[in-house]
Amino acid sequence: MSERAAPAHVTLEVVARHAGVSPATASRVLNRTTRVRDELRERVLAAADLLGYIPNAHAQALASASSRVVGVICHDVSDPYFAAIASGVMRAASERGLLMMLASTFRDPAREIAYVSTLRAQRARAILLISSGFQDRAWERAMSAELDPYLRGGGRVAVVSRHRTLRVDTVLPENRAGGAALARALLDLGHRDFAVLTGPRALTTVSDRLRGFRDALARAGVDLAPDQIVEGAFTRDGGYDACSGLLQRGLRATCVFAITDVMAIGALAALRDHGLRVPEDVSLAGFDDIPVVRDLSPPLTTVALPLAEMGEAVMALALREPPRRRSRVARFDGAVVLRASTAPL
Amino acid sequence: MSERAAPAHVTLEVVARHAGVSPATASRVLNRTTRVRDELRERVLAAADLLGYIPNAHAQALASASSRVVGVICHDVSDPYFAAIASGVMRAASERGLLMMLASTFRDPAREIAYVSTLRAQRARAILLISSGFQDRAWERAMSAELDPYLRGGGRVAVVSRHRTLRVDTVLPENRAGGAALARALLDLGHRDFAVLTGPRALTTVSDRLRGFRDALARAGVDLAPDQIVEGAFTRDGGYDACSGLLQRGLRATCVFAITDVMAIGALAALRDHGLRVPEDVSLAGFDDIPVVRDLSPPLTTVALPLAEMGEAVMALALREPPRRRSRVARFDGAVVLRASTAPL
DNA sequence: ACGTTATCAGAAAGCGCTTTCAGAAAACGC
DNA sequence: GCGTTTTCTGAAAGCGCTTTCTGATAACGT
Repeated sequence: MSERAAPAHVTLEVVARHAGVSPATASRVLNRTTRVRDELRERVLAAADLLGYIPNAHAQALASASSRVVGVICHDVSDPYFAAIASGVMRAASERGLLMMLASTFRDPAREIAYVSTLRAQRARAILLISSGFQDRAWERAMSAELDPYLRGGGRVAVVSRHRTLRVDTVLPENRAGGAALARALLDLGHRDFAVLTGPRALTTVSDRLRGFRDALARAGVDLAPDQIVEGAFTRDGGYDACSGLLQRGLRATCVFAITDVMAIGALAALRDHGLRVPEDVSLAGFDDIPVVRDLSPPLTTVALPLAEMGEAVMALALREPPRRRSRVARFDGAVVLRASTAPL
Repeated sequence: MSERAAPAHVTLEVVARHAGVSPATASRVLNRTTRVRDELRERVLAAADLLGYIPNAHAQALASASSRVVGVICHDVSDPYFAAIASGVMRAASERGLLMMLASTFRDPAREIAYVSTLRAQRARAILLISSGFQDRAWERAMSAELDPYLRGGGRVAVVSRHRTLRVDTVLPENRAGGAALARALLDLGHRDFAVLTGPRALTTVSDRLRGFRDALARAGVDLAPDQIVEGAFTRDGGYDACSGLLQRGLRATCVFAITDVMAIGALAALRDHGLRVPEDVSLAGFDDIPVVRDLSPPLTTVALPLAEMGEAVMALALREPPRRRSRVARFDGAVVLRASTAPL
């Protein structure tokens, strides 16, 4: 049994020797850091090509104390909201020649912190938290405990969504204003009785949207009955279940606001399953404007957020030079898009 | 201007010194590779905790010649098909304590190859190609040129979709059989006149589905008129445009098959915009069963693929021990799901 | 023609770990 | 009770690069 030795890895040194230069020179040629005599340049390039040289990114990172990867942490890649933002991040990363490490927490806040630690170990150039703003004292403390040393060590951090105490660059969808704008638009349609399907209250995304919505109603003298506010999981089925529960217990509203489009999709199904027509019997509105909702029927009224743009922004924010001491906030307005899922009363 | 020196990084050596042991011992404790006297163990752990030690993954990878990251290359994170598969991969990765590097090619085959090279440089433990099977002689040659040395060096590769000559582990959705099953189901409904919205023919995903569909029709003595087959981009808008073109030039079919659900969503919109009702005027079917299509109205008839499962499978295939010499194929059947978008003739 | 500055290349010192290798200490056998 | 095996720990050699630092040439000015 002849064991074939693993083909010796082609290292920089091998390339250098083959080209008759020192590793230092080879490195300089391959990284274009310094002028090198043309003749040597050619020889190195030819040797690298011939030998199929692939640099070892780990060695490079170790020696140069910097890496080309950015870490992105989101709740769920398969959720269209995060997918859209991640797509924007991806575009921004590839423009800069950076690689993206993507982690799904599957909505477990503890895992979010664990991933930050892992990304620190990877010496990620930046860590981007594409979250929904989990507002929990202990959690934010633990998160800060991870983030602060990382920042002090030169790491970059930016987040999407409002956090209470995290002092980092933030991409802030104007959830509160968006909720208010939506409420006004619905009031304009003549609605006075509303129901809301919320997600977990611990998320700022949820509480901000709800607050904006409720405040705008109040300003118009309209009350939101507590029993018409139902909490559900941040998923399609969460929306379905929340809406079903509401219908069971008695829906007293002419218009339902689902705190995210994803939940609205579930709500639409629940309403339909319950024999209600949208918008004839009840109007329905969502939030986010994920791509698919315009193709529902009826197309969903929602608050449009520039998700891909937000993804690019969070990357840009994290990487901007020089790193500002004060953390900055990039605000993104939501635009109410009235579609056929809402009708005048 | 007092310059505050960057806080010296906490390295293994610092931890070791603080615990009064050698770096070797500290390493052993932190990696549980060998028994270490309990007393020393405690001291090392305490020191690591106290100092907030974060290992340097690059140094680890370099020294141990192995890394904990797997690379995943797909066309577009924000496409629900890829997102669903990526989600499965993500789950499989996190179960194994691996990190996922995700790259979008934005449908550029050249970029796919470039990313493989980059992932090679990252010494990714495995490279997963979540593609649609680009069948191009030159491309496959170039891809093999990247993959073969990687495999020889101990790398693992697995792909989703059929490729003509790539000799790697494959997760194979039974596109052809699925297309055939769908055709039979539609024939059973009484349809005899079909139109097909295809994606780029260069993709095996497209050609296999089309072939299965067409063959099954032929077997039933039904012809597919060439002018009723329209090619569009692999996106919602591609489906919309293709369908619009078809309608413009005259649709002579009672049933339209869109080669993917994403395209079907666009087609549905186009049909509607053209004043046609689905399924009363024309039936519509897709392929994939991405989550949202059951919530369209009418819900879309389609061929259901276990996308997340396929994602887990492609990871499992790549990582299975020992690495088999012969490449293996994991087949996944599609199940026809009849929903309201198709009606008996 | 000679000193001076500007270019370019190589030697060598790490970057922060893992992992042999070998030695010291402890446990064992008879 | 002494050789032998077993356990545990440390020294040190790398992993494959980047990057000073230094020296050798070449280009320049006068």
